[in-house]
Amino acid sequence: MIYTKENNRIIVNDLSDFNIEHILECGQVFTYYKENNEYVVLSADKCARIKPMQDCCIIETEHVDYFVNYFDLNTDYGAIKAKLAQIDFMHEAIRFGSGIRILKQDLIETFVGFIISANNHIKRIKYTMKMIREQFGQNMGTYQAFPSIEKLLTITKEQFSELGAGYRSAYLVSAIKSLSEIDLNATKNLDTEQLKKLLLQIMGIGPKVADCILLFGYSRFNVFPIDTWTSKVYKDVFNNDNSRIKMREELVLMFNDLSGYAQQYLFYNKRNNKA
DNA sequence: TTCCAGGTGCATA
DNA sequence: TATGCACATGGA
Repeated sequence: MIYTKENNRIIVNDLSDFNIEHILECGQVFTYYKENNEYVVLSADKCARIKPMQDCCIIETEHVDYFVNYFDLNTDYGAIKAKLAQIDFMHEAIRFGSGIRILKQDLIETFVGFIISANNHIKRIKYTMKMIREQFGQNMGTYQAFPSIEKLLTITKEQFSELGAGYRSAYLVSAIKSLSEIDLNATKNLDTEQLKKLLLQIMGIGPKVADCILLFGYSRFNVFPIDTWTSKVYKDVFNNDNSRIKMREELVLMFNDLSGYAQQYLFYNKRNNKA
């Protein structure tokens, strides 16, 4: 990835592995919005405005280093795509989502977002996340920060319901209480298996949501979230109807430490080219 | 109107 | 351990 850092902005000079539409619209993140041709991304208490240009992409932010990490700009996605392309059924998905990068998202936001995501539409997940920020987040001037864990603890089930969280409101209240009792920094030192076991004990987190939190919040790439779309991909490719647990096992065995990347190209392609 | 959405919790066998 | 159902609610 070729990029340069300046005062209050990052310039991505090589767009072969960076497409802001692919990155944000591929279903991995719910905390952004589009304004004309530009995107605004919110992460925890930080903000960036992304301006796609003809030959480059400009990321305007007061937190340059944070967003270099957030957009994973020091990882070679060309090499990742080359390895994944050794598997036939990856070709079309890699071509379609060639500019995808896996974001390094804020942990709390990832927990909340993916608990809300269960059996839900992306559009409505985005709406509920936006409302949580607007109703309970600190005013940062031109935007609202995502609420701290202390603030989240004060939100009731009824309030989450009013923001559109539906039956997941009770999960959120319980999960946030659990998270407040855990040393989240310490969890980052656990291996993926241990961490998943811990996550599965939290209300509202099942195997799929746990995998998403591991991938997008903890940057663990040896996981393959199976949802309604990736399950369709599996059925297309292998022509059978295994349980999701079995699908997950087989795919992680196939992709190893690139599972999380593979999953994202496949998800984006399937969701946008449903046939 | 009906089915679906980045599924999970819980009861039952 | 595996299966089936209920769960809120807006989108398509």
